[in-house]
Amino acid sequence: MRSYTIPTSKAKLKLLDSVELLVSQKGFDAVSVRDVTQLAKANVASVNYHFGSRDGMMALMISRRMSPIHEEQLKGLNLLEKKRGNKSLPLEELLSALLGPLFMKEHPKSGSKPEVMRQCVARILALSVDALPQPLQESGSLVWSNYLKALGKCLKELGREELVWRLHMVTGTAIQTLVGTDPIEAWVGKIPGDQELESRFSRLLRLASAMMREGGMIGSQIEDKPKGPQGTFDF
Amino acid sequence: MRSYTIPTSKAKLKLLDSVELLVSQKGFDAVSVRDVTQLAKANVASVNYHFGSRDGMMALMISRRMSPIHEEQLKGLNLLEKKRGNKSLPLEELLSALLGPLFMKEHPKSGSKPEVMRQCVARILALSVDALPQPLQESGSLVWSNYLKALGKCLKELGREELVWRLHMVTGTAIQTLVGTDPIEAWVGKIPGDQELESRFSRLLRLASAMMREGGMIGSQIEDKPKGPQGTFDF
DNA sequence: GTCTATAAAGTGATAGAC
DNA sequence: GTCTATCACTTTATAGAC
Repeated sequence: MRSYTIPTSKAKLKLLDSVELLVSQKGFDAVSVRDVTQLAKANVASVNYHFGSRDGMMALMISRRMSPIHEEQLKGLNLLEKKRGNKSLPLEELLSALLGPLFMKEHPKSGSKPEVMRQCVARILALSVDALPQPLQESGSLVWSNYLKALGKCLKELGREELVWRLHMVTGTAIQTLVGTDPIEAWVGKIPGDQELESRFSRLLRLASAMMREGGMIGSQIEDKPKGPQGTFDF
Repeated sequence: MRSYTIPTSKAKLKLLDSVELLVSQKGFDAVSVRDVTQLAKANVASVNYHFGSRDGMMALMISRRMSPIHEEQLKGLNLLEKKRGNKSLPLEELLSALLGPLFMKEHPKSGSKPEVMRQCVARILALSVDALPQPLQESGSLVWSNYLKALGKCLKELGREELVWRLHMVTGTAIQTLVGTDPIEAWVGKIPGDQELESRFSRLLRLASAMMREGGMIGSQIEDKPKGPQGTFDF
């Protein structure tokens, strides 16, 4: 595993933590340089001085949050393969190695709170590959190909297309787990266990496993087809 | 079922279709009034003339797309309950009634293409309740409470908290289905069946059912806990 | 490295002619 | 209803003093 050692200045860190907090709350497009510098109590020029541009700042924020996750995901898979040899790995352990790193509680070079990190990771997972910094595009590609290969071995009855789709769906459940139920609290009320990270992660593992394993096969669908609205609507 | 009859002008329609297309591509925050009027070949003032403000335009666009869906979801549930009486309804039929309307192919008062509609619905589903227009907040609340009640009857072993979470996760898989695999195409290559709507919807039903039904119970989790990165990272 | 001032372009909204 | 011109403000980025 690589380990970086280039130090990062306190001012840079504070800017990155600030932009991460704001992005976690409002999304990438709704955060301005001025929002960030104001929160970080820095001057407006500091962003361009330290990162070159707004985009440079965003890219660095995304990278520092996501690249340790990719590293952990790859390391975890390697560990499993060394331990178990070339045999088919248990589905639950594969999913745990893939999804666990998304819920990191600490990050050596960041002062962001865990819940801010999670919201931010959720927003990053929802981005298109093209929107990611180049190095992340490459490590992400490795993560997908390696896990697809490993999952293919333990779910032999699924074709590659179905496998990709199911993993895509698992990503969707991971995002919802990271985001939590706050966005729908007005509809469903306060959910007691919402904050407890362990139960949220174990639920994600349960549901993701069920989806990957018990998702049925192509051809087993219901007869009912999606129906459009019957009436006439206006607004 | 209510049926609206107030006519909407051609110019308004074109603006709504334009903003929907742009939002589906770039997200709500990245679309400006000028982007919209340029695409619609209208003048900049038309948005404020027709909708009062940018927010008014967004709210109307969201409402015209989402309110027929909510109506269909409620109507579908009522139909099931009338057909089956007060008994517990089959899970697959419930999920079909809930998720089917998200995949409407046509809309009487919109020229948007189905794939644009789907991308837009996905973005709306990812919004927080507070960001929705007031009428949608109310109809959405009805959808959630009614389906939670019906699902609770056919999945009696699950508590309300677990039920809410699983439905929240199902929303995540629905979003991913609506979005499709384009955002990760650079990682997984072109997925052949991606465009065929029927197979996508039936897959969603299969996986959502598996998740709701076979998601295991609290306490059945794996021992492995999420691990943070071990090394030191920098950037 | 920090900070102010300012440039250059873009933003939502409005007044008023047609 | 349409359209131009314009206002007041915000945006990113940069130049240059300290």
